[in-house]
Amino acid sequence: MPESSTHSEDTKTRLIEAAGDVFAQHGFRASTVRQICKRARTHVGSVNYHFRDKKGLYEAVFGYSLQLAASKYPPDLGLTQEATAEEKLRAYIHSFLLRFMAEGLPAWHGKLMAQEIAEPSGAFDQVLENSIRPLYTYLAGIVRELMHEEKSPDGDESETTFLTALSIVGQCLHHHTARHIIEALRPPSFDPTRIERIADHITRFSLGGILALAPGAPLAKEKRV
Amino acid sequence: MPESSTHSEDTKTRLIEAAGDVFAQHGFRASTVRQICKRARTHVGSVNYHFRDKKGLYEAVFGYSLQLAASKYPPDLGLTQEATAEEKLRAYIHSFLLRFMAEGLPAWHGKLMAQEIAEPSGAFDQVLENSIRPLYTYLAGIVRELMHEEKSPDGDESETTFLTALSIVGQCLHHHTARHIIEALRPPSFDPTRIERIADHITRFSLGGILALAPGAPLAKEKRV
Amino acid sequence: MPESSTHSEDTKTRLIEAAGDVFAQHGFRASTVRQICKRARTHVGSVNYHFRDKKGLYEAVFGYSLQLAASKYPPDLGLTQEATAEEKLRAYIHSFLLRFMAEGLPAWHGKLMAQEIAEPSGAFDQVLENSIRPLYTYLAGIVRELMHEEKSPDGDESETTFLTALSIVGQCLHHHTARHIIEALRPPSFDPTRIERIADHITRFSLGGILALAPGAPLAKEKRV
Amino acid sequence: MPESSTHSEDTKTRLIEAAGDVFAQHGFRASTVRQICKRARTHVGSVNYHFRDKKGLYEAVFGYSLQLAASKYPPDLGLTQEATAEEKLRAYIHSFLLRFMAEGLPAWHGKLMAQEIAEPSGAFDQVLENSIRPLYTYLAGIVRELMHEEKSPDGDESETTFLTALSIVGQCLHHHTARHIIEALRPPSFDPTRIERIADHITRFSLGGILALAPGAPLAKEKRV
DNA sequence: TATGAATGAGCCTTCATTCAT
DNA sequence: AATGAATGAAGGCTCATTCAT
Repeated sequence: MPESSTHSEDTKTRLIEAAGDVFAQHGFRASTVRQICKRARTHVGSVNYHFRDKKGLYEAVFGYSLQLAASKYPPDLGLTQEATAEEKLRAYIHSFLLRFMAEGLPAWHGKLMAQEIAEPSGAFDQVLENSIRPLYTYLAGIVRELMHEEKSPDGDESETTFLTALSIVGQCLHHHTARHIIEALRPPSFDPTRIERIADHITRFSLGGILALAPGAPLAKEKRV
Repeated sequence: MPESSTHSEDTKTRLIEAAGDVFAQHGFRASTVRQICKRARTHVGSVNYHFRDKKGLYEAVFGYSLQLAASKYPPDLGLTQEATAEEKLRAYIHSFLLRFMAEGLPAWHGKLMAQEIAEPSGAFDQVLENSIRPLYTYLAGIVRELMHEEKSPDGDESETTFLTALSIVGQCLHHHTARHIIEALRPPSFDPTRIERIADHITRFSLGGILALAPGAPLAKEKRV
Repeated sequence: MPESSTHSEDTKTRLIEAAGDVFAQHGFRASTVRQICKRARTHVGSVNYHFRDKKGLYEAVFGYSLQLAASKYPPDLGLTQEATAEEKLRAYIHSFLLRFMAEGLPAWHGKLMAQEIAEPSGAFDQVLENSIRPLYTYLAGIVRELMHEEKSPDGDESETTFLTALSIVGQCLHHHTARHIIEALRPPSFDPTRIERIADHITRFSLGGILALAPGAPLAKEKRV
Repeated sequence: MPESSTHSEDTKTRLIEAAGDVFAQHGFRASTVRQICKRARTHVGSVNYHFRDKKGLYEAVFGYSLQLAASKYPPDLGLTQEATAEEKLRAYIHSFLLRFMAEGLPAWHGKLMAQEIAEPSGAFDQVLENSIRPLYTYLAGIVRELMHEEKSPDGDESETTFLTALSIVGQCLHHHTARHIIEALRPPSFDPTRIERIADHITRFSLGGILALAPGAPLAKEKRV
């Protein structure tokens, strides 16, 4: 009887969708099970039944949104193999921004990740290994390529590459983390190309930064003087 | 009865100091009145007595720490008037990092500000106008100078300048907001010059970025091709 | 549809067996329906379906285990008719101990009975009339015989006989009820003859006690002086 | 202001008294904080305030009742030093019975102890070391004396002494543990000397038992044949 | 007939706040 | 002026039971 299954899936799905919204907006701690259940039009016991507890629901939402985000916003945004490192960086930044600046369900994952970065909750390890580290490793590779840096034997990148990756990610996340402040400093102004313009800014800014830091780029240094 | 007053002031001060530590470490929501009072060696009623409620205490801590930070970490870090824009940027970044990466009491304000940016909690307006906007305006001025941008008649800066300021602040804050992740990605390694090296990195990276974005800098653009 | 019936019977049996283990170990209250159903590899609804509710399942387990125990551990342990009263007492104590100190399924009943004695839980009347009273009546007969006491016209035994029966049963049950304490006071030390040694101790101790209390036993009394 | 203190003590005391009744009757798990608070005419938060949590309240009740019981029912019931071992045993049994068969507050401790023996809760270790082991050690001494048993070098008593102590304690506790069954088997019949008669029975029964088990008592053995 | 999702009462605990003293 | 006990709403979780399919 697929209907029964469907009915069950309905509640489960409604729960995940409600939880995605609530967790993405308020984080794990500040969200309440009752709040989520109310939005999912179900009772408090259902979380226990379907996901064991609040944390189980959170992890389910995380896994679900991770899959969604990975297929919808791959770090290379569908670039071909022959793409230059610069194109890869641009795609990465654009994809990274979309992950939490887009609207609705596909943006859960980025928001959850940002929440988890700012205030780790129980799913820290899961998030680190499944979401953050892969993204970080991929970015570090791009940066190394742009820096013309050799990969060291132990697999670790130089500190400059590490700090540069943090600089790029920090710029992107700031547009989510500080969104309330940013809106207060500058009126929001609806603009369908806003994300693209931010991505373009961060890309150009970061390419300039990398150029200034790359080992074989004395000219850039001279020019600034 | 000056003694009573003194005693009262003592309690008030102890409360503020205890609350500074606790709020800076755990944020507004996760901190409890009892935890703060215990650390201040006073009773739970004192928060209500001296500050009306938890939020009142939070605001008091904020004002107190703002004064402290402003005198200890001025945005120009004591630069002379003739300093170049580049020197000003370097000092600004260094000062900004120190505000929340230093230890103890003087770093309260930066941590509280970072918390408030990530998760506004009631004192939002106070924080925005007293702490964030002045710092932002000062930074925007430096960026405009480095960009060779004219100040527009309406006092607002260009979008490029705005985004650039966000890029700089975002890089800095990331080192606080994402500190747990950063430590997990790379072992902490105690290093007394760590803040300086981060400040140097962000400064050089940002100068490179600005150079790439400055209207009259076609060369930087060419070089990337 | 015999298959369905068989399948249904299977589930019922699995439920009773799982419930026996769980109830015997944790008692009625502390056992959960889910725990039992999981162990029986069936769904939570089956308890309601087959036994109306948790209590119905409990009663079913009780009846089932009573039959089992009665045939496996008869109070006389297969003694012949000509056995002396002393032999009967020894057999009774041994049998009584085995009922809750043996392992596995046959020991359910004794454990359930002990639980029910310590904390009556709904099936009280059933337990009293079907399990406890018959055992008690049988024991009282043995004691009366050892005491050389005439059976009174109204069928009740003397208070001495009553208290003596309680003394014997109390000694036995204590080895189950207080098992955690007993283990803590003396390390467990695995020993296949342990039950036999306890039975022997209680038998000899109780025979001594009866001797001291029997109306026509002045010598025992004198000796103590 | 002692009045304020008194008021606080009032609630705390009311809470302990209410909890004593409830815990003694239903045990730790089955008792609810709400039930206790309702009886104490206070709110649910008070348990947290005065005793941290349910377990803290339980431990407080236990400690309180232990002191009470120790002074009201010492194991020797005020016997002089020259008392014979037999007198000591009689006093011990009488005292032991009073601990849980008396009415009201002083009988809490015995009932709590009996509950803890039957179903250990969190305070197991506390109960074992503070209440049970001292009583056990004292009893073992009496038994050893009656058995004319030498104290072994390692301080442990023989297995016979151990089992005998269990036999005595088991008889006593049974009158509490199985009280519902006992009442059902024989109508309660109010009798002010009931405890004394039970104590007398158990004492005489146990002395007979010890006599039968004592190493140098072949006669007792012979007589039984 | 048999399933398992749905239900909601009830549990312990936490916490900011109030208020009598 | 200052204290700390009292308060009760709200949190997450457990669980036997019900009910649509």
